[in-house]
Amino acid sequence: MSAHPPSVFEPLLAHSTPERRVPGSVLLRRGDATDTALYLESGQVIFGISGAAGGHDDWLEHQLGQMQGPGWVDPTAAVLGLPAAMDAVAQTDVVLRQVPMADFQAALAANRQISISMLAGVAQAHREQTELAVSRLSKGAEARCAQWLLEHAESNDKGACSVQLQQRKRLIAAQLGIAPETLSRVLRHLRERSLISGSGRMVNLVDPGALRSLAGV
Amino acid sequence: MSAHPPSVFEPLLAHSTPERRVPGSVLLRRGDATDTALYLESGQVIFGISGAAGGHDDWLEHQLGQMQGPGWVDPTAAVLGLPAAMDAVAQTDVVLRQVPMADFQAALAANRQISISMLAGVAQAHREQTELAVSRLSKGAEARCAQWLLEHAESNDKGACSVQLQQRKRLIAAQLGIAPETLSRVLRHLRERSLISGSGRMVNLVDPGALRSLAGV
DNA sequence: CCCGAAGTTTGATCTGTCTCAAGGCAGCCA
DNA sequence: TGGCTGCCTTGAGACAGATCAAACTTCGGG
Repeated sequence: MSAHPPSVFEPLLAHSTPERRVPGSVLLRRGDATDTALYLESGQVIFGISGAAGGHDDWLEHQLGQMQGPGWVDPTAAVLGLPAAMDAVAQTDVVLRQVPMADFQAALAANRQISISMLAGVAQAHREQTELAVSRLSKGAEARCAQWLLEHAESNDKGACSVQLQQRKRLIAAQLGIAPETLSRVLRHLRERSLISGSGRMVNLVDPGALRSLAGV
Repeated sequence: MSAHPPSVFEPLLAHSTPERRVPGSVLLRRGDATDTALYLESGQVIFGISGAAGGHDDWLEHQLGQMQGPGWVDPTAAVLGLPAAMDAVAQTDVVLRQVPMADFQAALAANRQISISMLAGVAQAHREQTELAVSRLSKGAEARCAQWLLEHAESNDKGACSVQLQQRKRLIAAQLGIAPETLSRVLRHLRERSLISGSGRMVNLVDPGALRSLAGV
């Protein structure tokens, strides 16, 4: 998340021990008291809110963001001393470190580089969340889906774009803030209109231009 | 927004001239290039996105947040050097100041107090936006409306709670992320169930307990 | 005191998305 | 190879909220 080399935070992290977690682990639950600042050294975690049952599910009903290590997990909680704002779930293997709040706050006050890096990180996260909110408010499911495809497409040798779905569709749907069934239907519809093709976990973007205008870039 | 006395930023603001704007003025439009950092000295501004027509309307279709001076307007834009993330509209008389980006960035890098205050401000804004997103995702119109009433209620001498609606209902609806008609219907429904009473711009909270449980506090 | 413009309420209808319930498909372990 | 177990897809139906159109308030100005 932060564009800085991780070295800025190294002194702060030196005292902590790395902890490993497997995909699906719940790192944070909305409302949890914050007594340590959580640093994600590597791996990917997704944020969101889980369904009514606070069960130990490994996926979130609505996704509100995601991050890639290295970076701080929910820095607003650590900076403001508030409880966790959202649930956080590991999506890959992750390794994280916990820094006592006192150390964290002290470092923030003492070290200019640290506070500036944190500022950049939080600003970036805030910006991403805003973009997400805007896109959910102003676009329908189809538009968001088209946008997702464009953002995840990789150009082939022949100039043909395509996406390899690496996650369960259920997760992609959560990312888009729609029900899995709706995602299915949207993809079918796009396929019927020949904007995309392919089956299984492979999607070819037949008509990127049309997708782009659909997404309302 | 920032909990600090405005004095921390005074040296930065000293060179700028205060500008006044009347309610309804558009301060920022999503996508605007950021060439100055915008500081709100006093007054209230609301953030959101306007309808498809980028017209010069004085209200926003969907509200994404609000702030009260003093504080920075859309600090992520200034910190990251990105275009404005949302529209911003003055809701009251406001006075604001513009600081050249170069000065702003320099101050950020040079002055520890400033970067820490900015961090707190951005974190706070991020947190508020998260709360908003969570509440919109997990609650229906009625629940959000009940919550709004509770948050804006003032206890009377007799222990009776009531709200004096000071804004146009249209604006309240936008704040709740619903259509004005829906707000009307929700209020009627609550009145029919005797959870609230009163007419015109006055609303009495007859049964705060029921409202609270409705809001799913 | 009446008029007109803007805000609000109401009813009818529409639409997009979720939910529920089957069915189809794919991978995996015996 | 055969079944088992999840995932994915499909269809039918339900529902919240948006939209449209019209009647109804409110309120300031002549």
